[in-house]
Amino acid sequence: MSKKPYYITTAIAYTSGKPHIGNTYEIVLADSIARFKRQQGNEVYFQTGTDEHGQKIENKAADAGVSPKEYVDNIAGQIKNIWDLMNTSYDKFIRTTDTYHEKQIQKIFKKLYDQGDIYKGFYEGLYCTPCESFFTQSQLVDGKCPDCGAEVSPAKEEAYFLKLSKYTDRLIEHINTHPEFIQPESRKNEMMNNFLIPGLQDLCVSRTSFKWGIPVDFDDRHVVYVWLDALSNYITGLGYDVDGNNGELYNKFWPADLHLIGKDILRFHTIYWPIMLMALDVPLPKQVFGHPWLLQGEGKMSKSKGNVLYADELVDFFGVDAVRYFVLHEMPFENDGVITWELMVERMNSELANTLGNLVNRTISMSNKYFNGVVNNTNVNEAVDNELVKLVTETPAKVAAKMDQLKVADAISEIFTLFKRCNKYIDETMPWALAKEEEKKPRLETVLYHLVESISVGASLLSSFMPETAAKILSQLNAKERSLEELKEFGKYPSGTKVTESPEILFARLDMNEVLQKVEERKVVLGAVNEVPNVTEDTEVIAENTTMDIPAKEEIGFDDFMKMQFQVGEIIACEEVPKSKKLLCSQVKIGSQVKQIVSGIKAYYTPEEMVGKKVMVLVNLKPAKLAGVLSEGMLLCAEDENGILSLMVPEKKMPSGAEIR
RNA sequence: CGCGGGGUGGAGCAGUCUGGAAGCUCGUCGGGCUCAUAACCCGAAGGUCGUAGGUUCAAAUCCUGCCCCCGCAACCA
Repeated sequence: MSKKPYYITTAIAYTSGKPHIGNTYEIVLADSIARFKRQQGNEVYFQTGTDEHGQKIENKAADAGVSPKEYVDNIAGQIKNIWDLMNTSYDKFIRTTDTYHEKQIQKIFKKLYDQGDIYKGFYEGLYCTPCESFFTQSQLVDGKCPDCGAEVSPAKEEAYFLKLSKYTDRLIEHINTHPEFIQPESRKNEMMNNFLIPGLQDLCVSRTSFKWGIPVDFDDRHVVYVWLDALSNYITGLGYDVDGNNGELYNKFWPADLHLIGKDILRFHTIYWPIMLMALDVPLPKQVFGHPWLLQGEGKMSKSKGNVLYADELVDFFGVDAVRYFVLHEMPFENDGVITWELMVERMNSELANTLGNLVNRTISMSNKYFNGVVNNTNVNEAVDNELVKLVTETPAKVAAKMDQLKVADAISEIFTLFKRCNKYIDETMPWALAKEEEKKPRLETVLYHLVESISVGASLLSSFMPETAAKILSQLNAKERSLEELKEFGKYPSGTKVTESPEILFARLDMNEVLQKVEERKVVLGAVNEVPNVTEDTEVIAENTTMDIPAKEEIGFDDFMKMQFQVGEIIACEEVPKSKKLLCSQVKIGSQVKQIVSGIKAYYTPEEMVGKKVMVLVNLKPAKLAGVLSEGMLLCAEDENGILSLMVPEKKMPSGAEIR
């Protein structure tokens, strides 16, 4: 019987920086699905990799003073290391800078052009010549380029477009007839209502504003749009060839069974990608799952807050399998999951150490104590056993059912239900009491056999999610990992097997306070990277000692400076701007006149606090509307690395209207 | 009326599509046990299921209004 092929992919990681735990979640999730499918008897091909082109990378490389290729080589290496650290069993790691990939992309682009699905048109927008970039009206700062401050001008640029509109109806039809295509289903409606039903605009699929991309071979001023480049990895990685000389892997594994991606890029995978495939006359993937995000507890992860969690750091604290357990178990199916240090310590202690680790440990200890480690099935069964056997026997199917729905967290919970049931069984049967009476020894042997068999089943099931732990448990029990098929029947653990004499602690309990203290120390270290030495733990002191640099602006003449009129203003009234999140609207008395000024400082000052303050005001700024409210000047603030704002106030008492220069 | 997510015992969540005894993990309290990693097992307390109305024999679940929180977007002048 030939094995059923199963092709699973993750999104390829963008090589702009080190991946954090949220990115790592995806590969671990994919890995657990891939491993489970293998255990079910499928022939699995699991592909991941890196997306390495684009302007952002070109810029970052320039900042770092290296070539883009050097830059992505480094980051791709880091990403691969983390994927390996997490013990993920991918079969293929594709990089979009791989030669075969680049070559196919050029051929794909050419083919679509030749058949008229890609056509040459014009991209219109506001253009900044020094930066060679287009901006939208809303990106401009003072009507000028947000990067360099130069004038922008309306411009037209030659560009290639993909005819999305041509395929919209076919795609809608496909989505409607394949309800499983987009998962979770709520996302399907989002795609339909927001994009497909209103109609699609043709997609600009080339760029001339930067060079770090795959050149369009028949028009080398253009490089291929990164998404067209990146999405194609799913077929080029299998050896797809536009001319029909497809590789064996492609013939065997395409169409993909599952594209696993973050919910933020669902649009690309369920609209642009299917349309590209339709245009290439290639079958569509069977399912795209937009998984939720893993969030860090204290608000969103951000580097400036120093609360970004990285896989390798967590592994240092907890070990690989514990981290795999956290990310898989804390992630609900549809909503974003939250991860905090407190939560991880709690899970570590309560579930991994107490429920699982202790169960294995006490079972092996008893086998050694009572029977020198030999586990015999004497078949002295009692009624209490039935419930345990029933639950253990049913668990594999329950896990499989959850996995079919991609509910990985629920699948793991099923396995832990099994382990908890084992702990209960020990209390029900009281082996230590049986051990006291010689004639009950056969019964005691059966009880221990039941336990060892049950744990073997649980460990086998666990192998997809926590491979190292599963292997450790099985090795301590001297048992083999079983396939799903072999788990259907209770009692396959060979009677008479000897378990290890010295069970190793699987997960050591952690002290919450110790962990939190270490985390704090680490934060201080991270926060102190740019600082003068002699750091204390007092954050106030740190703030004062800290220096920060911002990008240098162009030198200006004294005349330029004198064009700006700064005065002291007194805030006489202040209120929140309705419907805005960040804005306060102040009435500012400057000499004898009163100006209305809107500022984005609601997060840092209350309207009450504002009133009465004397602040520094740029008076002759051209009035503009913010959130529909007129603003006739600007209150000046200092801003730190975390975006925290502080109003500038005169150091001595000054009258309202006093000039500042 | 910008888009979306959410408000369920002290904490974190499931349950809502397909109405029909309010569930899980942690924490707290009490008990049991001693094989084990101060672990394990049992029990209890604790919830007007955000709020106001409606439909129904029956609403956390369906309908309507309102309040609050969180992302994104926006216009941080």
